[in-house]
Amino acid sequence: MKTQEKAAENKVCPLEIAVNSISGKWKIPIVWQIYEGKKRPSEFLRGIGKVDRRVLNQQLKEMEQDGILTKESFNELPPRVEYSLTDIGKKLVNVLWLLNDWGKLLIDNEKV
Amino acid sequence: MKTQEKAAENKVCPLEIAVNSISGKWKIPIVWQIYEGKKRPSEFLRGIGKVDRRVLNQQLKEMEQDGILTKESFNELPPRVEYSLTDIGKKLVNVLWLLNDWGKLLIDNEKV
DNA sequence: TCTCATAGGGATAAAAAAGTCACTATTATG
DNA sequence: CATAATAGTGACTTTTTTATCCCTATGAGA
Repeated sequence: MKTQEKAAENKVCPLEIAVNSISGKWKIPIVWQIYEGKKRPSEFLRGIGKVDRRVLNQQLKEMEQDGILTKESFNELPPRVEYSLTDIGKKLVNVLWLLNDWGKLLIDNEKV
Repeated sequence: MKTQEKAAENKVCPLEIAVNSISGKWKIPIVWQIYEGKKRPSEFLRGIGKVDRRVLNQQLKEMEQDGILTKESFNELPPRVEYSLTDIGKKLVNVLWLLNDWGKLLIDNEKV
């Protein structure tokens, strides 16, 4: 579901908006991939494990609608499309590093 | 799904672990509630919108298994149960504040 | 001509998550 | 005696999310 839609339903909680916007199954892998720079859909397909085009497109579309990614379509043949992080997307990544650090704590904790 | 299970499937990515552990529909509301201190299930039910006991229990259980919450059961009648944040849970909350700030940016951005 | 690469989507199936309802058990209170 | 409050779960339905399959279209190269 699109983040704005969820925002409209409930009262708007920024944290829920944030979490929803990164909750899709392939969104974190997408972020890892795109952090290096622009990426074409086919590159995502090769870079991420067994994602299906269809599903990848859905997640990319949501992230685009949420303002995390930008999509550029070039009128070429074969067609070319490139995604990149928006400014807000880049700021998100900074927070994700911290969340990643916390995830490490969680993992270490489970080993005990 | 329990976080450890997901961790077992894929390669272990701390960030995915982290995001999964907060992705349940009622987990963020649970965090808001419990941040004030210990909370009984009935208090969550009253404090959070229309959650069902059943679903609330599921989410609490997952968060407990993930090491975010601790559960104490008192052998009383009527029965008393209290949840509280673990140390790791408290550290999570610190990161969530930042994610909350980012969520605000996202919301402001959508208004434009 | 056939195949591959490119990007995309409709129709549908499968899986996962969330929600509903009914029941357990005990004590205090009206 | 009936009702409310406490915590919990089995069986089931609904909703949401992911996945699968097959189609569109175009140009390059074997």
